[in-house]
Amino acid sequence: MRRVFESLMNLLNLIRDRFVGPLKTLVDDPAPFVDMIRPAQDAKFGEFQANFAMPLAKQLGKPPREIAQTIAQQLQLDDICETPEIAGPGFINLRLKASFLSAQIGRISGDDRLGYSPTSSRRNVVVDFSSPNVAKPMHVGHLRSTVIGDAICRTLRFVGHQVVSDNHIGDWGTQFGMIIYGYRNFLDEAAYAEQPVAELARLYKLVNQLSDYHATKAKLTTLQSESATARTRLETAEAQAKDDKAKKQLNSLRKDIEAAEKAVKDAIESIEKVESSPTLLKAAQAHPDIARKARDETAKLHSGDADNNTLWHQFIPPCLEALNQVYRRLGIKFDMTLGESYFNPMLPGVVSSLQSKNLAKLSEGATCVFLEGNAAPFIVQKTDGAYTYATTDLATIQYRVESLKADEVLYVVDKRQSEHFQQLFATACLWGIGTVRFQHVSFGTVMGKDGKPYKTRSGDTVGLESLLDEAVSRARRIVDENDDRRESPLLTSEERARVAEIVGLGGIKYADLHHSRDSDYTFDWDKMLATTGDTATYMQYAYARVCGIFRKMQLSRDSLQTSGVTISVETPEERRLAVQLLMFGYAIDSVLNDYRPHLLTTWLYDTADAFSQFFDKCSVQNAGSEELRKSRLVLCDLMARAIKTGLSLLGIEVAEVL
RNA sequence: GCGCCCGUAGCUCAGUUGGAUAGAGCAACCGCCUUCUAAGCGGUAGGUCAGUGGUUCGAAUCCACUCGGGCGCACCA
Repeated sequence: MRRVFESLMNLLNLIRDRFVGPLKTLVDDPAPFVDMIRPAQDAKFGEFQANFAMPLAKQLGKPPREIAQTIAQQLQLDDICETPEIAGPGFINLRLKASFLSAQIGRISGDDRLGYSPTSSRRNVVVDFSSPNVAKPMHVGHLRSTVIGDAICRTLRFVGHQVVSDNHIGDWGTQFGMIIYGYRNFLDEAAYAEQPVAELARLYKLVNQLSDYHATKAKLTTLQSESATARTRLETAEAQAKDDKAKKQLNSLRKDIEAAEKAVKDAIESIEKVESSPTLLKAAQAHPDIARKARDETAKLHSGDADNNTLWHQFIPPCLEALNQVYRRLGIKFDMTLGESYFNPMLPGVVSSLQSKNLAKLSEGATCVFLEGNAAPFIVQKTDGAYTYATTDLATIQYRVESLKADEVLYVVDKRQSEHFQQLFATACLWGIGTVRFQHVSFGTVMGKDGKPYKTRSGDTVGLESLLDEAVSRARRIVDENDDRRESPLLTSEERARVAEIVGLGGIKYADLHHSRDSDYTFDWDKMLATTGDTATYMQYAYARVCGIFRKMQLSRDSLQTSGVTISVETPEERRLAVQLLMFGYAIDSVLNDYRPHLLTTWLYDTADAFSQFFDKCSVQNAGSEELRKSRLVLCDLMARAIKTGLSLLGIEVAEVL
């Protein structure tokens, strides 16, 4: 019994442990076979199933059902499960005993952690996420990194790991040259005094647009001739196309044309944008070599120019404050915000160290690390002497390993940068950084309903703040509607605003987190704030319904007597809810196995779903006996804790009344 | 040209790394509020898992090829 108590944290592991002994009588290494014990695919098979008998049959040359039988006979599981059943070709099906469920629910009742005790194998994990560029407003693209990274940090901390969340902001890049140039040439002083960040963003955008204008204009005829060439090539190819191979080439040529023509169209559009505005055109003509001059400003900044550094120090604080405003609203905290600038002094040392170890060498004027299997080199210093983000990232790794003593470093970054990270990790290993575990926790692009990266109608990226405002105002409408429908509304205006914030932000975060992170995901307002289905609201609603039960019965959840109550798991709904609650530890462990928060959303949805059925079928107020009512109250309370805790690991809040 | 990823229901997505009859939400249709929040519950319908071949007791999952789509690829981060 003691054993059950200690290792219940992850119910599956508890069961797996019991198979080790019996399996050892048949094989030397039971580990791979133990892994083949899984949650059952279908409730009719019980809660767990063991799938190892079939592959083992081949290895041992015995019928699988016989092997299953042999193992089943040796199993000592009767404190947990009913007698194992052998089914189909040789599956072992396990069904949890009602007495076990009842006892375990009783044991963890009233516990916000649902019986999950902190790990004894604590790791020191640095999580690098969000990483916006300073002085460029955050947009929808930053949302995924921020939300996923935060969820991972929270879950790691919950399990008991030492976590350092680090916002590796872009505060040193080429955009600062543009801003400095803009500041010197186009500053609107009144606007800067009023809203410095907005004005800096405007300057950045302006300088960028003008640089672009000149570059595009210079490039336009080339683009046009490339487009024309592509068309000619297609026509000749079309005339000659005979076999399938040629046909395939035609297709790829057609795609080339499409791309070339789009490039021309985009170029013309961006030129038009400038030329259609007299002010912009005048500015463009007055600053013909704006791009080079902006680059010069960056170089001056990096080489220690006093004036530019003064400006930089002046720009940074309001920009950081603007970022923090967004993070505060999202409920996200960083342990440190060490931007690229922080690592600037270390960059020469990184390069010379790589050179001294014969890892980096000069190629076409740039200092590069060549890696096996990679066509492109990893450039650590450009021909003009400037360092790249590769260099910064290496310096950052060194800092995280040496100063932060990291065992593991996670990078929550767009999957399009996977080659960079593959090269970075490979270089770091060659460099001799030690036994740190690196992982690029990659994620896909946020798409619009049109299947293209999410943009506003005018083609701009969507600002993060307006996105949050939109979510909250949509949520407010729903909250208003719902509360107005009641005979006597339960919420004051201030409470409605608070609930709208919780529901709106929760909806946005949940929508993102419930997709597996690798895939691109389609941003859809109607879905994330729908009043039906698999949304944050569904869980929040389930939570509020529990609160409603206690409110109606004039009981307080805080003073609920949870110990000494016998938990009933007689009805299918009670049973399912109990099983779900006990699977919490497994869900948490699955999330951290490969940093996939969506496995937690799945568990949350299943749990809320189990509760909804329970709510429908198992009345608390009208339970047949006082004993049963107590049992159900404890289940309700535990389910509310489960939802609150689970959502909190995703950075999502709950409300007593919805 | 080289490399990586993807293709599952009308739509949006899962599918626990090779297991039993491929699942959920939305949309559609049918039912359920005098009892704890109907933002809910129950049910029906919906599939050539892009295609072909292979590996084996067993494949959406692994391998090969084909078709279709996306994304990277020396001095931007």
